[in-house]
Amino acid sequence: MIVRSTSTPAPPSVLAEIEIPALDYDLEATLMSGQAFGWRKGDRGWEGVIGDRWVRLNPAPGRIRACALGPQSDWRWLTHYLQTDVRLADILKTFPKDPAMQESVRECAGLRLLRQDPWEALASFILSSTKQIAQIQQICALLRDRFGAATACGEAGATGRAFPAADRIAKLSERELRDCKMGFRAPNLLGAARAVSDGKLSLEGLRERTVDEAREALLGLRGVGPKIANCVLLFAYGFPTAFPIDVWVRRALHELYFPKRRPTDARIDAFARTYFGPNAGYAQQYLFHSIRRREGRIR
DNA sequence: AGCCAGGCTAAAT
DNA sequence: ATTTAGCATGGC
Repeated sequence: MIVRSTSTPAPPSVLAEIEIPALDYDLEATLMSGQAFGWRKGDRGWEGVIGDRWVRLNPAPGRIRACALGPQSDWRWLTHYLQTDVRLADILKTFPKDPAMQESVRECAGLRLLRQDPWEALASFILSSTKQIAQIQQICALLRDRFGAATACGEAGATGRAFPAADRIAKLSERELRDCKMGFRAPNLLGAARAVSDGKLSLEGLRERTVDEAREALLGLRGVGPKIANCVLLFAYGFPTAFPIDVWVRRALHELYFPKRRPTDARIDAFARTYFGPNAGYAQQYLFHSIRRREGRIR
C-alpha cells in the first residue's frame, strides 16, 4: 500500500484524450444555446466540469475531441452528457414539415440537447428567471467558485469547480446566496436545496415517473413554475415532449404561427402541446436558438 | 435613461 | 378566470 503524507499534493496525472464520433454536432451552438451555463471558451477549447470531472472539448470533423484527467477507461459519463449516440436525423424527421420549422432546422444544423444533472439543471433554471443568459452564467460561476468542490483540472495548479451539491447549498445563508447576485431568487434556490437535501424531493426518483408526475413534483417548489419545470424535464431528464415556453419561444411561436394577433397563453400552450410531435422539446430548442440568432443575441 | 432579460407569485380586476 | 405589480440585478 502506498502511503502519502496528507500535506503532499497528489502527483499531477496525465491528460487522457479521446475522439468521440459525432455526426451533425455543432458543439458551440449546443453548449451556448441556453441549456447549460457552465461552459467557458478557453484558449485551448471549451472547458467545463461535468459532475466532478473537469473536461475540455474541441470540435473536429465528424467527431469531438475531449481531454480529461487520466486515466479514463470509461467515457460514458461524457458521451451520456453530450448525447453523442443520439441520431439527430431521426429526431429531425419527426418535426413538423412547415417552412418555419424547416428554416430553423437549416439555420441551426447540428444543434443538440444535452443530458444534464437534475440538481444542477434545477438550480440553474431557478436562477434563470428574468435573467439574461450571460448573467445566469455569471451567477453559476460565482456559486461554483465559492461553494463548489475543487476538482483537479488540466492546467498545472489550476482547479475547476463542480456545481455545488444541494446539501452544500442547503447549509448556506440567504445572505451568502444573495452575494452571488441572484437577488430575489436566493430564497427559492435555498428552499429547493433544502427540499432535495432533506429528502422531501427525490430528484433521482423522478426518473422512474411519468413526465406529468415529475412536473407536478417540481412545481411544488417555490420559484418553479411551468417554464422552469419543463426546462428541467427536458434538459436533465430527457422527457422529449417537455416544451419550455420563455419570452423568446413565445415570440417565435407568435411570429411564425400566429402572425395576425397575439395569441393567449392558453392558445400557445395548446398549440405547443399538440403541434410539434414526439420530440417537441427538441423542436423548441431549434426555435429558441434560431430566433435568438436572427435577433443578433448570439455573439 | 429606460427597457428588457430562457418567470413566478400573490393581489387586483 | 384573467391580468398586473413586484421582485434584484445587469446588459444594451
